[in-house]
Formats: sequence, structure tokens, C-alpha cells
Amino acid sequence: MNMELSGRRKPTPEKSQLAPEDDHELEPSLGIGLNAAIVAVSDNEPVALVVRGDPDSIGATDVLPFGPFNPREHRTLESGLRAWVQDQTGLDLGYAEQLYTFADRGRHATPGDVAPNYVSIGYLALTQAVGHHGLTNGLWRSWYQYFPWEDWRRGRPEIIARDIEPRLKAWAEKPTPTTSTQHSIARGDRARICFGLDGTAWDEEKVLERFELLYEAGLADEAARDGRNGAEEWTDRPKLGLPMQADHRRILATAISRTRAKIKYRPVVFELMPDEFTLYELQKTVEAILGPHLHKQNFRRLVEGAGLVEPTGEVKTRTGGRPAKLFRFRREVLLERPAPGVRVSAPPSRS
Amino acid sequence: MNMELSGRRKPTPEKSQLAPEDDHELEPSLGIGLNAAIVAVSDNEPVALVVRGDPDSIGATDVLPFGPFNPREHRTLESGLRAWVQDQTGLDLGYAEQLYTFADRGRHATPGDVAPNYVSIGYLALTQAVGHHGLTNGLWRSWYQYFPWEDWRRGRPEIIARDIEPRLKAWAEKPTPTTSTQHSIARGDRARICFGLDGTAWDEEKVLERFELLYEAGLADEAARDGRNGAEEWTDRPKLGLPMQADHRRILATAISRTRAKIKYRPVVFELMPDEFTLYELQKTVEAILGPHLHKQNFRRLVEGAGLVEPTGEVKTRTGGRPAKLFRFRREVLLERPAPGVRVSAPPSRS
DNA sequence: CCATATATGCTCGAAACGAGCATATTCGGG
DNA sequence: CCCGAATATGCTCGTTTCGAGCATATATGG
Repeated sequence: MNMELSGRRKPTPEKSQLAPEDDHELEPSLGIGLNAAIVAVSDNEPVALVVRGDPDSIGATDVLPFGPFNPREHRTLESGLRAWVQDQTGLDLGYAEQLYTFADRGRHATPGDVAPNYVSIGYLALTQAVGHHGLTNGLWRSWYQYFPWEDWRRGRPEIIARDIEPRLKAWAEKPTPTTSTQHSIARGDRARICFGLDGTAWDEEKVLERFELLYEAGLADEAARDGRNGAEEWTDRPKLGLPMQADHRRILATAISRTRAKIKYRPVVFELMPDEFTLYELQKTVEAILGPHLHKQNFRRLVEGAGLVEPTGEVKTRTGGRPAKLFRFRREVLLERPAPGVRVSAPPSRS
Repeated sequence: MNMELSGRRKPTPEKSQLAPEDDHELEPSLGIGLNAAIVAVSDNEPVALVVRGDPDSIGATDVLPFGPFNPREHRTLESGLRAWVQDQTGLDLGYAEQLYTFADRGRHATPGDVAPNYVSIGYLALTQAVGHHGLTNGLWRSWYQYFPWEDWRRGRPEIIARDIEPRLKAWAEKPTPTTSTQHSIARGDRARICFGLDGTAWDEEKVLERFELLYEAGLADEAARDGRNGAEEWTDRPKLGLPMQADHRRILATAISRTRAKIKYRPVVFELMPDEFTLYELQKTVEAILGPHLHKQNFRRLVEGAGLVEPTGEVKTRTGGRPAKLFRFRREVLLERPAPGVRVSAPPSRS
């Protein structure tokens, strides 16, 4: 057993396309960070679990639950993630899926660092909204605090026209660096497509693209922190959402993108719901995630027609009107249809 | 308030540039492997670029182009991948996207190893079919050689009913290990849903799920190689596709899943096409990827209606009948619609 | 010059979608 | 007790999209 332990320490000796010490210089010790974007919906507000936030202080930015992957202790990446989350917040994760692995140079909080010590693996977890009880640490914060331009529930957010559009247009005017490749899209076009400028349709799934654009344009606080070339000065600059530590806001953006996309073709909303719910509560949860308001009667038709829910027989009163039937998720659909989901249809676009 | 976290926070550069062994026991030197599933379509056959294959020898299994990520040399994960591919095959990658990061214990080729030294990041690359010229190394091999059960172009593959179904049924009979969690799906149901048994619809996107199921059931050669509990003996066993080194077949399965899914909602087919093509050639390429035959006239209507292509004005003769108009991809759609793609409609199912 | 094969255009019924009208129940206040 | 407001739920209807097939155009090969 100890043989195994000692043998495992070094890369497999034989053949060694894998062994780095051969024809390359010494490989730096790479750490792998596991990061959890844990999402819930509480009072029709989509929230993420963050650990160390202080909205008023500029030094102490929020951070997602995270920790290094240690293959000794963790059988899989996901189990490692669960352990860290349990450890740091007390939360026992349910549904979780891997998002993306990031390792870009200079996207961590250590200025002057040329090479990342860490590769970040982001995970998305969906859970029911639990109160602050059940948590040993951390707090739920609306994800729109980090991404105010994503909140279209009350129409187009003002921050786009007021703070984002003019500065992106200015950025688009500057000459694009020569790094642009053959088929790359011009800055102005990217801004227009990402943020739905000049009458272009808004695509609620492009959360990550939008954040990356703001970062590249130097408009996200993290860009200045990372010492990014061209970042606007810290002073006299309207804050575009709360920043986070390291690349955690990028991971959260990826999580929102994935959630918004997946909610439309897999029954993942139900991970966010209590066991019993009314169809309107379900709709409100979907709307909290996606933004635009849906047509109530058609939403009902779709959800019921897809066999995603079944009535419990009970009703919920005190809704302000006629009592609403309670439903529960029909887990059996997972065994019936190959790819069930909550399709979504929007009312007349209010761009 | 966050003292309890300080021990687990990302190590600061001062203390850990090269010394991870602080508050945890010795952290093993983790390597990060970049792996490329490079896909093309050649003569209506979907192919992947593999490096060291010998279909007849059992010892020398195929391997995807890969190499370790070195943050000193590589600015990003993707640029590292491109460098390795260039190095190993001579191919200059075009379109590439990240797939998934794998690190499960025991899924590498070193038996007896309890913890992985390597974390594998898989990438999907799409490219035009280039002949063996332009390659310094490696060869294109049909992806259906690794996954024969995925080839539905000539109806349901016989291998499912003959070699897969009976053995999966037998596996489903065995008691499920206690590791099954609350909402986990029974073995029999998983087999039925994955492989479309007992009249269940076939979902061509579940390529990874199917391979993982075969692996878990011990029916993939890799399972025996990894010393997996319950794997069938090597002898007297029909081969279920060519195995690959390490977890490369799993990465290729992920690549096929992603390709099949993405081709339906993003214009990625055109990465596989020459500059000019007929609509039927486009259709044949889609069919090579997805399997079932499409309705020719409707496919044409969809593609043209979506503004994805424009006629070049030229025609292609010697098609065996009336000459076919040549088209080219309209790159401008990327600037117009937020999420263009080749939607696909299938003729009456021939399950 | 015709048979054949493929390319392309068009139509038609079915299903899905988007929007709005109508009815059912409850609650709170005269 | 009745009425109006508010919400839940049911249904209709025109439009669009989808699935399928028929019809026509234009090559090639004998």
C-alpha cells in the first residue's frame, strides 16, 4: 500500500509523453481549484451562495466556496467539491454539474504573476432555497448584484444605456489590437450582439460573453485589479456590479449562462423548487432565472402537457384569489422521454 | 468571522509558488493533460484524428493528440492544446472548444494506481477533412470504429441487439451496489434509456452516457484494463468498438455528444465543409454526424430559410442528374441572429 | 432522343405556438 | 349577505412551423 503511495507521487515513468521533466524545464506545481456556484431562488430572487462578502468594503470581495482538489482525499472532482462546500458552508449539495475549466494568465488576484498557479474548475449546483439556518457560513446574494445588466424582469435595465453602451462604443472606436484572428468579430459588433444594442435582440444566455466583453474592455473591476492593459482607472467610474475574488465572477457568469440554457431543455427547475408548488410559483422561478415574463396560460399548457408535473390533490389558499392547485415534479418523466424540459415561450418582446 | 476559512483559501503566491505542502499533507504533483478530439468528415464518414493506432494489435491502442499543460509556455489552455496538436500531428487547429475535465480515480492506464496523477481536459476541434498530406503524423479514423453502436445511418446497428442488449440486461439483474444514491436510476432503466431498448426512443446525443454505461457494466475494454471490479474477462468477449489509451475514448464520446448537440443550434457544420458546397453535400455531412436520414426538401427549406447560406452562382455538375447549385456559408448570420443553427427534422422514425 | 437520376420548387394537412377571452373561486369590505 | 378585486384555470382561434409528398427542371448515359 505504501508502495502505491510512493509510486503515485511521480508521473508514470515509462514512455512519458506525460513525464514533464524530460525535455521541458521544470514544471511548476499546478494546483487545481474546485469552485462552486451554488444557485437557489429565494422569494423570486435568484441567489448564489458566497462566502466572504462585504458590499460596502472594496477590499473584501465575495468569493465562491472553493478549495483545492486533492486526489488523495477526493475520489472524484465532484466529491472533492462537495467536501469543500460542506466544510465551508455546511451545505450538503444536491444537483451539481461541471461548468468549465479556466486557466488564463493574469485572471487571478496576484498582480505581477505571469503564470497561474491555479487552474479553476467551476461547478454549477442547484438547490432549494434554505434559510440562513442550515448554513454554518456564507450568505445568499442575488446574482443580479454581480450582474445588474442581466436583470430584465422590469424591462431593460437602465444600466445598459447609461453606463455600458457609451463606454463600449468608446472602446469599440479604439483600434483593435493585432491579436485579432481571421474570423474574429469586430469590437462594435461584439458589443452590439452581446448587449442587444441598436435594435439587436437580447439573448439571455450570453451572460458569460457579456462579462468577458466588459472585462476585456476594462470595465469590470477585476480587469483593473488584474492590471489589465486598457482598464479604466478605479476612480470616477460607475461600478458595474459587485466584483469577486480571483475569477469567481467569471465562473458565476458561466453558471448563469448554463442555468438559463439548461432550464429550457432539461427539468432542472425542479431542483430549485420545494416538493409541492403551484404552477405560478414554478413560473415565477423560471422568470427569476430567465428574465422576461411568460404567458401564464401557455406556460401552464406546456408544463402540464409535457407531463412534467402531477397534481397532489391539495390546493394552496391565500393566494389573493381562487386557490391554486398544488403540483409535484413527476420524476418518472426522466424514465419516459429521452430529453424532457420546460420549454419556454415569451410574450411580445419588450426590447 | 472568516478565520476558519483562512486555512483553506487559495494559497498566496508568497508561500506557495512552488511549495504546496503547507497545511495539508504533501500535495501530489498534479499534471494537467490537454487532449484534442479533432473531428472532420471525409467521404461522408465522420473521422477523428488519432495518433498511434494499430487496429489489429491489442497492446497498441489509439490515442488522441495530447500533452501536458505548462503555464510557463502556454498562455491559455487552448493555446497549449494547439501547440501540442501542431507538434504531434502538424495540424493547425481552427475551431476548438473545451469539453470537460476528467479526473476519476483509476481511469488511466496505470493499473494499481489509486489516485490520478493527471487531470484530463478534453477539447473538441472541428476541421475540414484534409488528406494525409498536411499531416506529419497521425491518421483519420472513423469515429464509428470506436463506437459502432452509434452508427444508425443504415438503420439500427446490429451490435446493439446482438452484443449489447443481452449483456446489459444481465448486468441489470445483478444487485446494484449500495453506492446508489437517493434519486439514482435503476440499472435496467439506464440501459433502456441509453440504448433505446424496449421501444424507448433513441437519443443520438447520449453518446457519453452510453459509453459510461458500458464502462460501468464492464463491457468496454478499458474497464478490464483499469482493473475495474466486475469487468468481463478479456477472453471470449465480442469487442465493443476499438479501445483507446487512458480515458481518451471517454473524451471522444464527449466530443461526439457535443458535436451532435451543437450542430443543431449553432452553425458549426460549416467548420467541416469546404468553402463551397451543395446543399446535399451539407445534408450528407449532417447525416454523417447525426445518423438518421433527413428529408431533403425540408432540410433545404430550413437551411435556406435561416439565411445560413448564399448561392455562389456556380453549379456543380456530374452529380448524376441536374446540376446542383453551389452555396457558401454566410458568416454574416453570426452578426444578425443571436443564436443561428441548423435545425433538423427527421423523417418517420425507423427504429 | 429517351430513360434515369438528381436537383429544386411548391402544396397541404397536422401540430405547435402566441395571444386573448371566458369562467371559477376565494377574500375583503360594504 | 353581496359585490368587487384578484388570482386561478379552461378554452378558442388565427398564425407559424413541421412533416410529408407531388411536381417540375436539367443534367448524364446509352
